[in-house]
Amino acid sequence: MKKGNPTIHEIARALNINSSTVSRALNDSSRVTQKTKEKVLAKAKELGYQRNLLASNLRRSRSNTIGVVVPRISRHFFSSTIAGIEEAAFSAGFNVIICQSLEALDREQRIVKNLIANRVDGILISVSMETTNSKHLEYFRDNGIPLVFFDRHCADMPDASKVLIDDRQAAYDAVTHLIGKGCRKIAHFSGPQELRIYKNRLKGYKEALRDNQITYNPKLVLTSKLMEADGYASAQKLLESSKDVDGIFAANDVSAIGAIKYLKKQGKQIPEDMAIVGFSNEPISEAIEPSLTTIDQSGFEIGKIACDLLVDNIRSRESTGIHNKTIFIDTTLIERGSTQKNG
Amino acid sequence: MKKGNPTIHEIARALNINSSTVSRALNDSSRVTQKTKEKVLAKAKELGYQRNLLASNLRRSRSNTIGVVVPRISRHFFSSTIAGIEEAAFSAGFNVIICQSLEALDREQRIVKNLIANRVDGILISVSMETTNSKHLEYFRDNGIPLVFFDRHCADMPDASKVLIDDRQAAYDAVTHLIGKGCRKIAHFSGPQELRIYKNRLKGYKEALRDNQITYNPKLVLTSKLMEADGYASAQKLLESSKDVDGIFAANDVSAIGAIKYLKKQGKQIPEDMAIVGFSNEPISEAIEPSLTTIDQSGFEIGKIACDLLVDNIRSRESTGIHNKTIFIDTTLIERGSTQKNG
DNA sequence: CTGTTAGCGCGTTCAG
DNA sequence: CTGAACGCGCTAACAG
Repeated sequence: MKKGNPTIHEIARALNINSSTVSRALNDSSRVTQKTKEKVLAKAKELGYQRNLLASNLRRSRSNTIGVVVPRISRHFFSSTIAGIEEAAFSAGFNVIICQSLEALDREQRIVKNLIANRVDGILISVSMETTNSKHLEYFRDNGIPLVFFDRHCADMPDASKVLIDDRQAAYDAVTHLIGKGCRKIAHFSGPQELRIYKNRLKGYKEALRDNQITYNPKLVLTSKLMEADGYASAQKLLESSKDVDGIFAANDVSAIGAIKYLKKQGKQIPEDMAIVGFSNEPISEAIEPSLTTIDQSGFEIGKIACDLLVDNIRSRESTGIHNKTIFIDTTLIERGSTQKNG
Repeated sequence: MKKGNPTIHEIARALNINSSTVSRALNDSSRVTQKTKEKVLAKAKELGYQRNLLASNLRRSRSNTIGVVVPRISRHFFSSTIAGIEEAAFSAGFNVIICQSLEALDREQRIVKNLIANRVDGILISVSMETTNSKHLEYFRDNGIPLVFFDRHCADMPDASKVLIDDRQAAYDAVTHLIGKGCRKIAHFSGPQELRIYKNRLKGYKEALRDNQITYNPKLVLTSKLMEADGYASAQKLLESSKDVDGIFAANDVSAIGAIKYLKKQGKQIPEDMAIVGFSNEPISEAIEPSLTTIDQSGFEIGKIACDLLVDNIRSRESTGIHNKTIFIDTTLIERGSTQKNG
């Protein structure tokens, strides 16, 4: 058993033809006879030839790879996004390098550097909570390498391609829903305002209040990193200071779950005296269903669409150039417990 | 702005030195003066030099990349495993290519082929439900490329490296736990017997029964693909035919959840007249907590350990050679609802 | 339709 | 300590 893999030269020598012909045959070029193709393919199989993409990529100076950067792989939203990306990339013939920033800017920077060194053909990114500027992403714009933001994007790259949900609208709908259920004192758990998505969700919250003649009270807006513990603490803080809060609009799912856990511990009947709405990514547990209405966003779909867009950009790069655009994904307001109420 | 990236030659020319020196400086070789190193590094930064890993990898004929194959990224167990792998790989300086087989053998074969073409330095794999033989993995053994199975492995590669949980023991513990709670008629939801893990879980089930003088009844073993719908259907089938089943040991979490959903729909008080134990990967919802005791396996830890082992194998490949071994990860029996009972 | 030539960008000899 | 030269495996360009 030889160590090194056989190369196109070895199969060329065995067939007494030139290695270029072998290369062309292997790539199913139209400029090779069917006959030689068959001979080459047969010999390749016989020798156990395995194409070396490293060499191929170097020569063509493309890596055939898409870089993906997410804050945390294990979060349900991102793992389903990745599933969608994988799906789209695989059928387009691209490999995918997945990296997680763990919400840290310095790590995100290192990752981006590594992706550049790997000469990725394009990059899909959902930025970390610490990412307030896009300096480390300039390279891609400067070198004409396609980049698509999804979900979390940078405010200072307005002209980049983005696949987003309409946060303002979704928040508006959520809060309107709460108001429709009779809530008047609605709190909002908000995230870092440097991130566009949280800013827009706050905006939608305010607009819904305004359109329903409810005075905006800044004290009802609690900003945090939106971890479960934050939601728990926020709910605690809220209920201890002013007891007349009757609704919560949480800017993500886990903080909403934190709030519910606190309320449950206090023995509150959540459906009765408190309505909660959150942006949902996680599969919401059934215990929470009766009280938590969610604005759902399909991670899989976002990933698939973002990757398709990126692949489009990669392919059109050489011909028509990159056309950046923003795609908005629909969200669905799911009122849980409604089936339970009926059943 | 130039199109192509600057190469070591350009920075060599700018400094009037040879490109080899630049290469060495960039790689922090001991055979270069500190002074030249500094000059090179400064010039590199100035020109915006970005090392081309494609070329580097081709030359060194290694890709610096680990291939990971899982059945489905969006499943919680695998996404946490991947998080662990990512973590370990990142700190060891490896990239990771993640691929999902979607439980299909033909897709798994294509993936493996692609990984080989990409000249991965090693591979981590949890095989699909359809994978009953390891023909497509022979290449790695034949070419001395490290391979580590985790969780789901191939029976016909006994000498490969593996990171597993002790399925037999865990199943034994789970069933013993049910018996301790007073169950005598315990059903088992089992998976494809071609997969070692399900075979071993069945084995543990049988042994626990035997050691407690309970006669094994094959009719209580329902084999399926263990989806949620399967669990639902199995529970239904079970309860409709023989009403005296008082315990279920499900070989995974989602099938257990399916069973619980069915029972709930029937208005059964699960904690009272039915005990359920399942292998847990998903974050189990609180609604289920009171009734579902789980055998928990930490995906993150399994991933991290598997990747560490693989990196070890990759590194020792050139020196001492690969030493295959199997590592068993501990599982934890978590009895949910116990806190609830106390509180 | 096929062969020849010349690199892609880097790392690694071997000299000096 | 540094320079010159070669080659990793493949493919683009140009011949024929």
